[in-house]
Amino acid sequence: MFAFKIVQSAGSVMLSIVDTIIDGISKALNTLDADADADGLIHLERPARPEHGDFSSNICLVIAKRLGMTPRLLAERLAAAIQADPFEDLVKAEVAGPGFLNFYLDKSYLHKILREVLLAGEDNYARHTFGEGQKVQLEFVSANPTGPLHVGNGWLGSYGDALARLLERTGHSVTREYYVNDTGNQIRVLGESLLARKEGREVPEDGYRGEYVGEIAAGYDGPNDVVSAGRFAASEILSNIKSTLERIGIHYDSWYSQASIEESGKVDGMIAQLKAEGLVYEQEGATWLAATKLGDNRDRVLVKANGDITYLAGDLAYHKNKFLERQFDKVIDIFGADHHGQVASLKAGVKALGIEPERLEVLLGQLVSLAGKKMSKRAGTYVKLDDLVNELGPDATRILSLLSSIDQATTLDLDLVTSQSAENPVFYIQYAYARISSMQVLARERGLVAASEIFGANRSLTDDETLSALLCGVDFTLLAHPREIQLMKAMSLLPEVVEQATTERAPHKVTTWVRGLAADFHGFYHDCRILGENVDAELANARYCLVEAVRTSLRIGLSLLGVTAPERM
RNA sequence: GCCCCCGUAGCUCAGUUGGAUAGAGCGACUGCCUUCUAAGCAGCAGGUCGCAGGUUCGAGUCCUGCCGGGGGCGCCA
Repeated sequence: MFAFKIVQSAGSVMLSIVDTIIDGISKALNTLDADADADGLIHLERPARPEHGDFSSNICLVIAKRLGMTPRLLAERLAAAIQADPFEDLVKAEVAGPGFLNFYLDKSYLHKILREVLLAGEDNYARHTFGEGQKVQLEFVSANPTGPLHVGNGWLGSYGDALARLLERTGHSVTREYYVNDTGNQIRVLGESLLARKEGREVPEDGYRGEYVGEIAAGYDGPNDVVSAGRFAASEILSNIKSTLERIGIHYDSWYSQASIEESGKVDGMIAQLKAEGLVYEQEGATWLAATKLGDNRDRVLVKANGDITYLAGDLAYHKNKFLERQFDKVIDIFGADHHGQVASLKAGVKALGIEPERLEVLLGQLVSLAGKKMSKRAGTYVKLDDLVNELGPDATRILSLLSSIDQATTLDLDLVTSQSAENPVFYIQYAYARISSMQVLARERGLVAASEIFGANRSLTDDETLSALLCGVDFTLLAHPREIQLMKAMSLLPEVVEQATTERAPHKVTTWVRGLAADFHGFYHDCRILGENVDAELANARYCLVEAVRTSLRIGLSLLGVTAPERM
């Protein structure tokens, strides 16, 4: 069901298996005097179908022409050479199709991986170090504090947080930040709307009409000016935003105020630096950035004719602060696709400030629309994230948004989603976890399975050495049922899934994987009993260990997604 | 006009950075609970992967053009 091209890192056991096979291929190439600089070209694949073996390589298809042979001929010679000097665990090497080289391994390679999962545990399995030493800032949501969050904010919120979790698991040091747009014209408009409500006047044409404005107005007794009123409202709204995000498990390390940037003089400093570079000019009373020289399709205003600074100017000062003052190695901004228009200017500005543009990564999430209707904050035609969470609960809400790629525009059918909330994929996954948990409780109570000693109520009670020794008493070779094999194969992929999901900024790959693992578990659970009276004790023992490894893997997957793992359902 | 994303089963989406016979869930139909949770398992049905060219041993995946949908090109934020 899952197959990934193995690129570089994987779990250490998987990595050494892959290395062994690749070495075997390259040795065989040498014996044929056909090395052909193929070293870097040898890739292994996990065939989608078990009939095609455990691993497969297309190397012959790639280099045959260069050697003046047909792919099949080369493959046959290679297969023969490899079988003449087989590597560890190799059962047979076979030529298939147009010239694939398929490797069938002794299933003990999977048992090694199973051991690895058990020994590494939740903290260490599928953890990588390739991000070590990298300070990454992740800015996401950053919705204007002019109204409650809508479901679209929730989508990108879950995405950003899941990506942060992936980056952390791969060794990066991550700061989650929310940029608070607590200044500018919108705050004045918000203040006007609030005062209008308070004084019983008509809310201005372009004002905010949501009910929340009235509620906030009732609690406002500050001065009668739009800025004070606006700031008051914004801070009330912001604390509401915070608690909504907390509900779905999103916690920020930092809330960065735009007003603080503007008041600190950082904007002036930034413009001065650009001026010194000769990238700024005055025209029609405004101050312009010569963005065209840096890849943008038009020049951009930094200071308006009326003396106000633009959003871009503040944002550039903010990014200068991220890179040059706070020294993040990498900054990832997650925006909705409706902000696509500002990417080129932001990149141009960052380049102008002498920052390597690759250090800034802007990810655009396609928009969430609502069964045809558009969501608009000002018109009040949008679905509040809070309402969706009320309907579905935090876990189901998060999974919904982490099901597909952010390149995919979502059309949310609220009626469908709520009427089918019991069908939400999250329960399928959590159910697998709950089944494991309750089975383990029973196993311990009945004392039916010797291995239950190995995993007490709390794994941390068992030190690694003891655990390792106990595992030696378990006969993993008994695990040979197709369901068991399938389950172990799925688990073996987690390290690669974590790596890919991280580097491709694609947390939905974790969802896809964890869903598949749950499916494999349910199938196993159905066909392979553990606590039954007629199950051999040794087999039950081995299966119990397998189940524990699945539990660990599910916990890793779910925690990366920010979804809870319930013991009971 | 230019730029970005998308088009895969009736619906919502996966699809291993070009691989072998394109997969799940929901919906339809059919089986499976005296045994660890049936929120489950199994079977069956459902596809010109938007269209047309191209690249190659091989294209849902890469290139070009077209069609359709979403978003963007402010001295708004």
